Amino acid sequence: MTTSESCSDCSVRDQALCGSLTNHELESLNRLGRRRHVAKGETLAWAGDDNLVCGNLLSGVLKLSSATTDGREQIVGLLYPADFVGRPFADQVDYDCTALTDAELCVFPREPFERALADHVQMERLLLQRVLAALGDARGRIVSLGRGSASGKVAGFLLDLADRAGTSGCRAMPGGPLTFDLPLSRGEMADVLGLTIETVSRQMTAMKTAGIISLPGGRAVTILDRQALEARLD
Amino acid sequence: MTTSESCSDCSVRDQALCGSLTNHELESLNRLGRRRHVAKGETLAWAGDDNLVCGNLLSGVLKLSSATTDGREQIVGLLYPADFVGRPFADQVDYDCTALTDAELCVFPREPFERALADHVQMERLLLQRVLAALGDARGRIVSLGRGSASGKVAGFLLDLADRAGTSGCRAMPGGPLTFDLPLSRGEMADVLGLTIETVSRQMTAMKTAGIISLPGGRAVTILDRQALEARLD
DNA sequence: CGGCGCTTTGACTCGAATCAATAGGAGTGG
DNA sequence: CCACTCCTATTGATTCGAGTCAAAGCGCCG
Repeated sequence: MTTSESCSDCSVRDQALCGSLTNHELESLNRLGRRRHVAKGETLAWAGDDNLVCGNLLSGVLKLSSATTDGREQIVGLLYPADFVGRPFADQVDYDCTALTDAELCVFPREPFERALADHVQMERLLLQRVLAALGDARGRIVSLGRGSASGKVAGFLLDLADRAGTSGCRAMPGGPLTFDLPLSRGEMADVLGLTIETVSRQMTAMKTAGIISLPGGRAVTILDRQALEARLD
Repeated sequence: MTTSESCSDCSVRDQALCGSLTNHELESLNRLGRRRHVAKGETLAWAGDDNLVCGNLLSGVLKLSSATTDGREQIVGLLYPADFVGRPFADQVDYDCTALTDAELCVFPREPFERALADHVQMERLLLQRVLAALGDARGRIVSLGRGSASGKVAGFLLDLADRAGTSGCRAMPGGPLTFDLPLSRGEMADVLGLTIETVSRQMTAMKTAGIISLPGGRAVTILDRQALEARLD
C-alpha cells in the first residue's frame, strides 16, 4: 500500500470535496494527504483525543459513537464513501470513529487542511454543504429516536439503507424486491436506533414472518414489500 | 418598528456572523436585511415551504420541529440569540420554525445572502463553524434521546438550560442555587425530550420532592443541588 | 469435533404511555 | 370582588411495549 497513489484513480474523485479542485490544486492537496486503510473494528480516533486529522472516506462504512456510562454506546452517525470525516476547527475529537467494515480513507493533517480550505473557497463551500447535509441527517435521526416505536425505527432504518443501496447497487424493478447487505451487526443496529439487540432481532423476524422482508442468510436483507415497510413507520 | 435600524445598535453585533465584517461590508449587508419581530407562538416558516430567508436571531427563543403522523411533534433544535436561522443552499424549508417567546430577527433574502457569503470568506467560515456547532448539538441530543431514562433526559435538559442561563444571567455563587425561566411549556419540553407531558411533569415534581430543584412559580426553576442533578444523568 | 460469537426465542419485569380526573392560574366580564 | 372560562399542570390508576434475564440455536474457524 503506497502513499503515492494519485487522485486520478480515486474512486470518489467527483463526489468528494476534492471534486471542486482543478488538477493543479489537487496536486498540492495530494501532497498533504495520504491513503489509509483501516480494518473492520479498528477505531480511527477516540472521543477526547487530540483532533489531528480529517479526510474523505473512499470505501467502507464508519460509525461515530459515544460511550454511555452504562457500558453501551449510542451511534450518532454513519459515514459512507465520499463522506467527509472529522471536524475541522475543533481541538478535540468529539465522537469515537470506528470502521464497521474494512475501509479506506484519504486523510489530511487537520491544520494544513484548514489552511488549504481558506485557499480554496470552492472547497470550503462544498464542505459547508456537506456539514449542512450531516446536520439534516442528524436531525432526521432525532425525529426517529424521539417518536418512533421499535418497529418504526427498524423499518425506517431499513428504508434508509435500501435507498442508499438502491443508488449504487441495482434494483431489478422499481417497487420490486431489493437485496443488500447490512454493514452492521444486530448490536450495532440497536446502538443506532436506541434499542436493544433482542428488540431489533424480534422486529426483524416479525417483518420476515409478515412477508415484508426476507433474510437470505449472512447479513443480507431482501425487501419484498416496500409499501408495507413504509406503512410501519407510524 | 422601523426597518432602518443600523447594525451598530445590534444586541448581538459581536457574537453573530456579522461580527466578522468591517463596517463598510456591514453597511452593504445591512441594505439587504431587515428587522423582523415575531410574536410568541408565531411560525416563521413551515417545513416544505419555499426556502426564502435566513438570518440571525437577535432576541428570544425559536424551536425547529417536525410534525409526526400521530399529531405530535418532535423538536429537533432550539435557537438562542446570535444563532443563525435557516438553511442556505436548500430549496425547501426542512423544519417548522416557531417562536417560543416573542423574538426579534435580522433576516436576509436567501439568494442575495448566499452571494454575500461568497464575497465575504470570513463570514462563510464563521457560518461553517456555527453549522458544525449545530451538528454537535444535534448529536448530543441523539445521545440523550437514544439512551437516557426519563429522569436523565429531564436532568440533562435542565442542566443545558442552566449553563445557558448561567453565562448570560448571573449566579450568586458557583455551585450555589441558580434560578431561571423555562422558555418552554411542559408540552414543549416533552417534545424536545421525546416524552409525554405527564412524564415530564412527574420527573419535575420528583426532583422538587427530592430537594434538587424548586419551582417558585410561573415557569421559573431554581437549581438547588447541581451535583444531584448531574448524578441523575445516568 | 468443540468452542466462540452472534442471533434468535421465551418468560418475566419494569418504566413510560395512556386514560381520566383534578387542581392551579391568568384573563374576562358581570 | 367574585364567578366563570380556558389553558396548563399535576396527580392517580391502569395498560402496554420494550428491557432484562436466561436459554437455546446457528455459523464459523481452529
